[in-house]
Amino acid sequence: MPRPTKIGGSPPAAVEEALERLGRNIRTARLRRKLSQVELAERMGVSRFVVADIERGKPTTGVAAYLGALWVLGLLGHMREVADPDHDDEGKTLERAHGPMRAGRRRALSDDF
Amino acid sequence: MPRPTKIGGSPPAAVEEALERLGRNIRTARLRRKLSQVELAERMGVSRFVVADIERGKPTTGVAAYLGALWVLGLLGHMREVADPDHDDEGKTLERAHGPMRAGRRRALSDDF
DNA sequence: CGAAAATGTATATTACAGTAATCATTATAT
DNA sequence: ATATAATGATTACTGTAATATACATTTTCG
Repeated sequence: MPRPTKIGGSPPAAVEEALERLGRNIRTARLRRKLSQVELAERMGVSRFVVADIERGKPTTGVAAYLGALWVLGLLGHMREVADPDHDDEGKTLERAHGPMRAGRRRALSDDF
Repeated sequence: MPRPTKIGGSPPAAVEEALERLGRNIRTARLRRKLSQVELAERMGVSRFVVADIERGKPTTGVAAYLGALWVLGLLGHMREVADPDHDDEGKTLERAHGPMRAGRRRALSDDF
């Protein structure tokens, strides 16, 4: 029923870390470009509070806000490689191990006993 | 006033694109690992609908959801390079052009004329 | 083909993200 | 040092993100 925002409330430590680093990086990129939070926010089309949240690595803020910041800063291209199938070596190996894919059924092995 | 969720409502085309690609990539990685949306959702601690939203590239979904998915899939490391100051060549150049940084004041140049 | 699982779609509900306004603090440049 | 801009912090308000339930559709595999 309710909506306790599970993942936003207390994300895994690794996620929290990655988020904080991303926020710091965005902040650094902004300062290098001599932009204020307000200016960046204006170009993104959001309030300055969203920018502040991003730079702090707030987990519950929408993805579009983060990517919008990267876009304004000209850094959106960095996202192309994230989870890119070609770079997913682990995944490629797994794929080879079993047949093609499609998360098809699970149990059932004809050993109904 | 209200809160028209500016960026989430109609993000720049580039952001929308990046988001859709990211969603597809996550989906591919999930299928390669033979996980259902439900299973991935369980490991992330969210409902299956959030996973569906992610794979569709929904802009207003929280970042933690996206990063949580990457984390479960073992792909969170790909985020390290995003907006990484060392890779931000444009930013490095700008930084060298003017003094250090800090988005200090704007106008004023002593040429009050 | 047909059963079972996976995924899509729709609706209702509720906690919270995003907003605005204001004040406090910090940093910059003259 | 002092004015000015940038940022941080707080409070209040409102639309909506995430949830659950239910049914439809698609896909997989025996």
